[in-house]
Amino acid sequence: MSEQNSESTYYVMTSIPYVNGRPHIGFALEAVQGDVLVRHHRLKGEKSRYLSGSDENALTVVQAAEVQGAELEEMVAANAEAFRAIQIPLDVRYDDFIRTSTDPRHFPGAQKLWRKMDAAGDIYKRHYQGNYCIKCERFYREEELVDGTCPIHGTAPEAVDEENYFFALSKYQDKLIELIESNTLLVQPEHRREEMLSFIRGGLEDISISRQALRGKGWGVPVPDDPDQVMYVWVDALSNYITALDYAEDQSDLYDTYWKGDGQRVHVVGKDIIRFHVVFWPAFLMSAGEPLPTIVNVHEFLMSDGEKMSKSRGNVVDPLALVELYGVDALRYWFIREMPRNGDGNFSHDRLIGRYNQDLANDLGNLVNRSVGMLHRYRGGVVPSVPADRASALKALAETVPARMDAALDAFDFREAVAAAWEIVTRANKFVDDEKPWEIAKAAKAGDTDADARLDVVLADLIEAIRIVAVVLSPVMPSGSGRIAAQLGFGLEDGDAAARDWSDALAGRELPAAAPVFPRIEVEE
RNA sequence: GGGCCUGUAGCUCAGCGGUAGAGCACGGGGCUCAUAACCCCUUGGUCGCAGGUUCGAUCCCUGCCGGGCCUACCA
Repeated sequence: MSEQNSESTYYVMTSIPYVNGRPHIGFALEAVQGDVLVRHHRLKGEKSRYLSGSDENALTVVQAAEVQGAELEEMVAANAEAFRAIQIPLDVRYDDFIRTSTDPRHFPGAQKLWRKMDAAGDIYKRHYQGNYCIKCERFYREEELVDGTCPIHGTAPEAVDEENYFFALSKYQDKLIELIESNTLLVQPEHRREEMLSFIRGGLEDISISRQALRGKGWGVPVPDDPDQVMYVWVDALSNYITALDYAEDQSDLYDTYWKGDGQRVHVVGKDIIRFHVVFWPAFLMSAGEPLPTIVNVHEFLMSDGEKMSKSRGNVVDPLALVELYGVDALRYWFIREMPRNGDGNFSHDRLIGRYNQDLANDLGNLVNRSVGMLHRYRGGVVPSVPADRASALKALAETVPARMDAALDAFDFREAVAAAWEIVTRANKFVDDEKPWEIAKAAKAGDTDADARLDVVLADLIEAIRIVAVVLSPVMPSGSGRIAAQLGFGLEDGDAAARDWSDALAGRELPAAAPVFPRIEVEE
């Protein structure tokens, strides 16, 4: 499975959203999933990088600016900033954020990719006419239109009659099948892999990859040597994953390290754009003779109280509002714990609150609170010094957790990863009830020296178990884990894989007074 | 219209040839270190509907119903 060492690299990329609106909860999910992955691999000591960005060259953006009566560049900049800025409230940490309309790295990189595809003989010109829906960024056949309008947007499509460039996608059908079947390009979860395979087997046709520059007032990446054409948005958008690595340069350390190395190159995308990432993008790269991504992980969508989220229904959930209401840990934990592998997730405030109160406040938070509380009551707040190699049920369990989390996250099973960590929490709470430290303390006070020694072990075990939980959960809840760490008098660090192992690192440390780490969310009836 | 996915306890989800599991919620009991938290036990399902294959199906096949994603162009 994963025998990564400190030399292997891990490059995670979110899809880059259109900038004609504000961040949606679905994108927050994606950003958090990616963040959990990078933080986890970084914790293990792998050289990791996390990229996000904004897709700014689409016609929809031009149109949105017109509708809003806004200056195009200003609107784009403002919205891009909104997406970049979600890092703060969501505890997400990008290493890089690329804007496709303004970043100097992007245009030349996208054009370099185009030239290479062209040099491979995969780009050709073709004349056609059709009905183009700007909002959908695609053409419709006559019979697909509803009363002459776009079936999705209900607006009249633009009659387009022009000559565009096409990409010889059909050439790559067999190679793509081979890549996916062999898991050289791993598509997760499994059913998405099957879906893509059957789609490709159904036959691939060449695709249009440019449009006339005039249609978008010149907005977009110009096709090399043909200023009348700009790149179809997906060619331009997908290339961001490498243009951000200075692909345009003749020599780039970033590109060599993260795209040419034998590490992982991981896309985290929604189910609506699998095809672009699993079919088009790898085909473009093969054509250009560049390495391919190694993994495409697909997440599903979020429903709101059982209904599809949509602006017209007015049930769109704002992720930042949730952070303000419930805190970032509640939201991040909910994404990871409740989002199913197959099928859409269903968001509701009640479920988020319930999950937070039960798991974070009652189970984990209370475990920390009662353990630290007893440490103060019986040992003056100082962690007892007992050998780390003592036999312990908690230790035995805790030692299995890192490997289980690694395996679960390698398979993008976030829930399973958290479940593994949670076994320590559950077991530790039971441990307290079984051991009854308050009774041991009474016996010790009565002069029982064995009891005194036993109390040291029980308390030390609890503190150590909690320390490990804080460490392994830190990729999921950086803030919450940080607060637990502070409560235990230590700091979280990247690249410290050994921190996940049972030790006596905290022995002798004096801890601050117990204070709730995850206060309950009180709901008014 | 076509392709693919999906429908399992009140809720959120696992399981996917040998007649069902977890967590939460509900009910009962225990404990007191703790954020009225924690621990134990119980209750609870004709596994969307109807056929079929099989010694045997929640798990395979067909159809239907409900939900979802896609539908790439000289169709």
